Amino acid sequence: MTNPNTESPETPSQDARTPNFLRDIIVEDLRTKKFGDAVVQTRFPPEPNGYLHIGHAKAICLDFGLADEFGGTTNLRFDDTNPEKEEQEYVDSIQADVRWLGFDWERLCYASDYFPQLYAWAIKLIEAGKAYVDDLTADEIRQHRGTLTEPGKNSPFRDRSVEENLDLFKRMKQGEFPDGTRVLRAKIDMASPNVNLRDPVMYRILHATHHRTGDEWCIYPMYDYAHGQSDSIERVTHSMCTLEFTDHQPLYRWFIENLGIFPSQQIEFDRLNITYTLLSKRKLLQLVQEHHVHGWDDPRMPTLSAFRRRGFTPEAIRTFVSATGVSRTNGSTDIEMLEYFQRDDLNRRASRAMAVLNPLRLVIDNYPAGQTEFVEVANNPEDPSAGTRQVPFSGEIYIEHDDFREVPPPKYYRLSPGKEVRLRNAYFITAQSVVKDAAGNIVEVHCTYDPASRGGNSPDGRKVKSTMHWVSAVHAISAEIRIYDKLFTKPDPNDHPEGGSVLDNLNPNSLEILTTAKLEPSLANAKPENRFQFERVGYFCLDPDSTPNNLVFNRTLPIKDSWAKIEKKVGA
RNA sequence: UGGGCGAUCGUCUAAUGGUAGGACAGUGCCCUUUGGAGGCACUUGUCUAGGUUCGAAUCCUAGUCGCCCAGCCA
Repeated sequence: MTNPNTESPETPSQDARTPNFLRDIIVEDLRTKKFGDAVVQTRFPPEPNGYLHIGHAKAICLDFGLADEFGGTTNLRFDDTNPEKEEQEYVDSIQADVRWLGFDWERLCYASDYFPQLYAWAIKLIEAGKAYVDDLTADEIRQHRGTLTEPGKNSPFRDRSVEENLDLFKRMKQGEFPDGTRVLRAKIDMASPNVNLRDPVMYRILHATHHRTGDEWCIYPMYDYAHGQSDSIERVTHSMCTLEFTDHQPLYRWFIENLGIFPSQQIEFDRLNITYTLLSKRKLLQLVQEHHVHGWDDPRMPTLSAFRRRGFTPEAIRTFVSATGVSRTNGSTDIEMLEYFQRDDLNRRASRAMAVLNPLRLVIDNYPAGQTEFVEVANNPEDPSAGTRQVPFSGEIYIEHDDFREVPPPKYYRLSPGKEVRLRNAYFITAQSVVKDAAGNIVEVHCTYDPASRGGNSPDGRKVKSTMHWVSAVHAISAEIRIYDKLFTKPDPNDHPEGGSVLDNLNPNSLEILTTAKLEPSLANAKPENRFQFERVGYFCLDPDSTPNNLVFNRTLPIKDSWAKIEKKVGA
């Protein structure tokens, strides 16, 4: 998982974990032997109704990380209690993404494995007079539930006999009734200030085909009736979930206590929010279905499969999640923080290459016509063990259009007429003249070079202000470059006017495709998901859409550009 | 206007009654064969009002603000 080229072990300071309240709870529970001699058992319980996103990465790191830290284990459990929204495709992608992030589960579980047990427990609750079949319609149930400020009313079916409830519930299971005609409810308290306790629905009738159990069942347990018991069956000690479930905790405990089963405990923490990033599975599904993006793994998406395709690394995502911490406040982390940890990781590990995205032809007039030579270039200046490679150089090269200005603005260090600069690892050159097309656009720059400066240094100790990347024109290969920008224009994508939607905040320029790029020839050997730093430009990785004749590179992130900042200031 | 949860630099997060610290972002300088990386320095914070205490970010009271809950979704 770690780069084999990295010999130095992680520094001790990186091992020093930031304290957090979840760890405190576990330490205390272990100290007081709250679960006897049981080890820490956690679970990561996604519903297979979409792809995992970076918000899930936080839950995964917490569930797996904390258990591992205390010598416990973690199950991957699919919370598959709603066949109408769930699919095998999602089950598969979730497993792949958890593994990619760097975690492996002790047991692979499904809430659907527990349907028979859950059913048996429902019978038990009915027999104890704690559950009843209700014939009210969904609308009527809502009306009886009352409001946030007013208590609810009992259903007229609330006091059915145990025998009648048993009979009706069994017939629900046997498929005698159509969808929506009856539900099984827990008999708790219709006047509770916590609306979750106003006789919550335990089972609904759903004649739907489940991705695992097929047509075996036509009644399905609700989340509240399935989750705590599933935890209990797996003897989960610490069931971590996000804050919005806090109000469900009394119900979670009610089922466990009334069933007298293993007392798993729910602990809530805050969700991850990131600026300019949408982290709602439902809304991400909408982006996919309505083709605002090209799929769940479109590199502009916040899904783990999109981050993978874009060139992000699991290491950086884990570091980010850990740096971001966990608490019970609702905030939003600046996306710059994620980008920082990704650049930091890639800077240390990514091979360098030279690529010119927006080429300008440069002719070296005093270079021997037709000559080619090879210059030696470090594969990664941050990592000498990465070695070197030979890069072809000749008298006609491409440089970045932005690297030449006929009239240089203040503080501009790059090439301009009469100015000397360094071509990285090659020679000093001095611009002499420009060639323009009929419209007055610069199409070619003519230079002279100093043969004594081979390798990039002049024997006389002459200094230059700038070093530029380049690609030899005859040796260059072409590629399609996909430049990604933020998918949304607002720090909070949900910040839209009344009646609007996140779609109003979609960035129309989130994808730009460049077809003119010229790359050094070694890049022809790149494999999908290989990651590079194109020097002075950014981090890139080969997209799976690539073919040998049509290379496609995704820009993971641009390199930090301090010139852009200076230019802005000088221009202002 | 019921119930629950929360509030510390611009952002995220530590400090568990005893020096308000770190990271990101920002600013300046140094260094640099990537205007990358790196180094150094700097700036900015305990929601408000009371109270308890030798001492309060931390405990108490009241207020203010924010988030969540009225699916046969999870």
